[in-house]
Amino acid sequence: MTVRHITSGSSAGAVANAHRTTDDGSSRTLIKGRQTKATIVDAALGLASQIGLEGLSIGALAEVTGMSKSGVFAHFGSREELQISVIREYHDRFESEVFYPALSCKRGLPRLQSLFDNWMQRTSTEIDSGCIYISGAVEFDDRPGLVRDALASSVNTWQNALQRAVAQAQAEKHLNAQADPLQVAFEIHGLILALHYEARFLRNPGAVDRARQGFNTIVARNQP
Amino acid sequence: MTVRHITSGSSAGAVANAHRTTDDGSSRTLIKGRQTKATIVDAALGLASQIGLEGLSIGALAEVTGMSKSGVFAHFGSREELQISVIREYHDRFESEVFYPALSCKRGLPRLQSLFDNWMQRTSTEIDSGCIYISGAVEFDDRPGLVRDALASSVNTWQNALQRAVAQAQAEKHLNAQADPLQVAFEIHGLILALHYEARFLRNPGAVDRARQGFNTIVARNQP
DNA sequence: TGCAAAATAGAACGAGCGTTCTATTTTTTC
DNA sequence: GAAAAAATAGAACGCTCGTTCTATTTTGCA
Repeated sequence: MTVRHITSGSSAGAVANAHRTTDDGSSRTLIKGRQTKATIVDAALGLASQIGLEGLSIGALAEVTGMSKSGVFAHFGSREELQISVIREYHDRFESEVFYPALSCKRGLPRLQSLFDNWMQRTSTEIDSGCIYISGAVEFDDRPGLVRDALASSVNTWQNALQRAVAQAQAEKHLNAQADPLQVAFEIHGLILALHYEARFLRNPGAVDRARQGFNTIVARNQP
Repeated sequence: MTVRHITSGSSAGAVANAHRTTDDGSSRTLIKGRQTKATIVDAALGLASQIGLEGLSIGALAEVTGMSKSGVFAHFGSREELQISVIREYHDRFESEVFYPALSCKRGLPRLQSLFDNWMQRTSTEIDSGCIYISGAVEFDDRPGLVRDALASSVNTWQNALQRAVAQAQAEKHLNAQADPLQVAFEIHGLILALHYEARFLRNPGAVDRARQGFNTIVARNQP
């Protein structure tokens, strides 16, 4: 069986884009533009992580990258499209830092444990930089549109992967078959959110240990 | 023993305010201004709940209340002071909806259960309106200043109250004495955060039930 | 090397922001 | 009811924002 991508794979096409932006998909065209765009998106992700997707401004981005506002703008055609590009980039990095490495662990509890460890590792880093899955949820929970859709889609993809890992741990008889994977995933999600909240906002040390202990308790309770 | 206020009681004085704003504290002065200010703060809390403390704009507030921008502004002297007023108002409401009612329940597990029930009740309402303790944490986790301080202070006050309730439940031998109140409070906080995230942002029904079940599990696990 | 296409710069726009200043109206006090 | 104090309005400010338009430079390909 080939490696299954956690993305739903439907990122292509989407909506016809009236505004003519720099080439985005087809790979046989000019490369300079793509390089620059990647640089911009990288800087934008750094900025958005700290001050949020809504705080992201094209002017600040131009200053950081040493370009003109219109030069930056032309790569996206709208601020909305810039934000969506940032979300896609974050999705890819999350995938390659949290999801893929866990695939090398044995299906079942080992893989679930690895997913959690990687997620914790990433969240620990984000105590300094911020997490746009968390800040974005707050910024767009009441604002319909393409940005919200992209964000929710990415989060859902990851949640499904996590729930699948729990179910697999049950199938491998590493976890009690009576447990509800949705409930377990919900509680794990809560631990990560509490960690982010208490460590990043309240600056409480020890939050990392508490999240870890919470996970251990969940696993222990659902032992077969 | 008199009722102990959950606030640390140090809200008075604070910082000398150079700008002359509408009278705030001394109660023997004009009343019209205070009424209007209360109306504005009420509207501001409604607005901030939906679009966040940072999204709060004096122009929008003036439109909602039917006043002029400068008329609204004069009551606070700065946008920052307006945001702090909103936080204070939220603190008071949270206190009177979640904390005080629970005091009528017996000390120990009944009171802890009541605190959680009231908190859940409030959070369920906030699935529609939003919670500024959650959105504010994301908006100000990297932005030092008086607003962040006021927010963190309020949240800490509430967390302390929750931890105290857990400790009391242990003292009353309703919960295992070995449990760490900080750990229990952390996990409960995670449940509320996950509820808010999944219900408000992802629009997942059933999140309320999962938070409840999570709480029941925590209580059951820590039975003496 | 030359030419078309793409990338970038620069200036300008209209709008909204918080804030300030100066009247004017309303409210309280004597 | 008059005087003082407070509340409110209205216009204007400097700033930043996303976006548009028009040149100009850079790039990739024949």
